[in-house]
Amino acid sequence: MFKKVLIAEDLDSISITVNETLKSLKIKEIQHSKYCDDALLKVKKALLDNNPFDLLVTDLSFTADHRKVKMYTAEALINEIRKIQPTLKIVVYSVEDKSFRIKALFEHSNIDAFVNKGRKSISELKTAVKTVVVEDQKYISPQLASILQDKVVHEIDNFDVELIRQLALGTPQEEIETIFKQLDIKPSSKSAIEKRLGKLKDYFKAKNTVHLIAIAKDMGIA
Amino acid sequence: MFKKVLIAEDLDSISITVNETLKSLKIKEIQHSKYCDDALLKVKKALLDNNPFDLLVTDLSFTADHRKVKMYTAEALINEIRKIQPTLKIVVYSVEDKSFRIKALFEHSNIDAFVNKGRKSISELKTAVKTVVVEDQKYISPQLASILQDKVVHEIDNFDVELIRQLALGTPQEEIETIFKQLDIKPSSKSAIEKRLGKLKDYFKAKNTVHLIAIAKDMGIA
DNA sequence: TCGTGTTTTACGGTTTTCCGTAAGATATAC
DNA sequence: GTATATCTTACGGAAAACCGTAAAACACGA
Repeated sequence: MFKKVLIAEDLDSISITVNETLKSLKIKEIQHSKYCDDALLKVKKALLDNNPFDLLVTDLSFTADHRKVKMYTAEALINEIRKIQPTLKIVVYSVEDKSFRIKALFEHSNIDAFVNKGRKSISELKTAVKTVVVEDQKYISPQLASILQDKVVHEIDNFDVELIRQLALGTPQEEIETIFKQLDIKPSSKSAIEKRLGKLKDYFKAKNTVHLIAIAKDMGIA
Repeated sequence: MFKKVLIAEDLDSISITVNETLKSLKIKEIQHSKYCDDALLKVKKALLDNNPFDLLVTDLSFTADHRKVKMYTAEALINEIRKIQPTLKIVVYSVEDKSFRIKALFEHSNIDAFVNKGRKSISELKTAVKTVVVEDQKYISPQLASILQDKVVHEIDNFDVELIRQLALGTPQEEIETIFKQLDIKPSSKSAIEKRLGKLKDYFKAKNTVHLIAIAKDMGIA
């Protein structure tokens, strides 16, 4: 099995169990970080020491506390890691079940497995690690497998996300036009924004813009 | 210390650790439920057997899965429990940090302690149990203590919550008027709704209604 | 019962959003 | 190079939301 594994998880009540689980898989060296920033440092250090990690098991969201840190999400952490160790195997272990975010993890962050924290997730976590390591394949919790084929997610692009983000920030549509022109996001006309907004409301079956943003928040888009 | 404790927690990776923690406090009998509905049944059964629980340690949100259940939140569970065993000591152990929800737990559900799942929450959980049991006092995680004095929360009432809820559902303001009349929520006029909405936007420094609902979603109100 | 202050409702004008139509621009195929 | 399809922008009227003012209803003490 793997030699060296890093756990990135802020909740003590979970990291203890994950640690025990990995031990049971006969992994020799297990390190642990409660902060993304720490985790990145450890990955860097291990590389410099010519003794890199073989696997990262990470939570998705990290709570803020008194300590000042740069990164609060696994997405940010993984982006940094991919710059210095692109081949590191990564298993995300999270309660997140929003298709949009998970989909993006596989497609943009190139993770190897996603395990949904749940009622029987420990055994899933074991399976995931084995699948990634022994079989060198991807893994996703069975109850989430369907979301990878989720149509809606496919049809939402960066423009839509940025539009939803601006609306959630309270930017009036008129201002969004000028902001988009500044950011070179095209199309940018008021009319195009209205049109795209209409389509989004169709997709999500939203009665109006307020409803749309409520739905988007629930899906983890904004 | 306590004799009989019930743990209600759906995540296996957490319930294992909570179980170990309670064991270390020399609690004799520990039972465990992964669903709210189960937890309520166990409390009922224990009462009928004349051997009631002394303490409930519960998560706040329970994920949905294939099983059909009536209750998905600790609020619902606690409301039911309070009907049959009003004096049961209750410790809520959750990642939730939204002032609105926590405030309501103490004020309406009469919980005894709230422990925020975090980087050092296991020791907090021990302290909470001791405080509740030995000292017969309330406990809240120190980092959350301030929120109980949170001004905003005080000034949000049921009317506001229902209004925000309706808006998030996409109900146009005109329809909200008729809905409120049907539900006997006063005031109900379009004008009153507009006025209250304006005040909410002031409180939350929202630029418009869309922004307001985005903020409310983040705070866990809608 | 009356008066005073507060809450609720009614109304009207302005702004923003919504939605359809059409003109203009860009890309693609032939 | 021209035709065709698609994308982008422009415009205008209708609906909804926004905001201030004033009248009406209600609450409560004198």
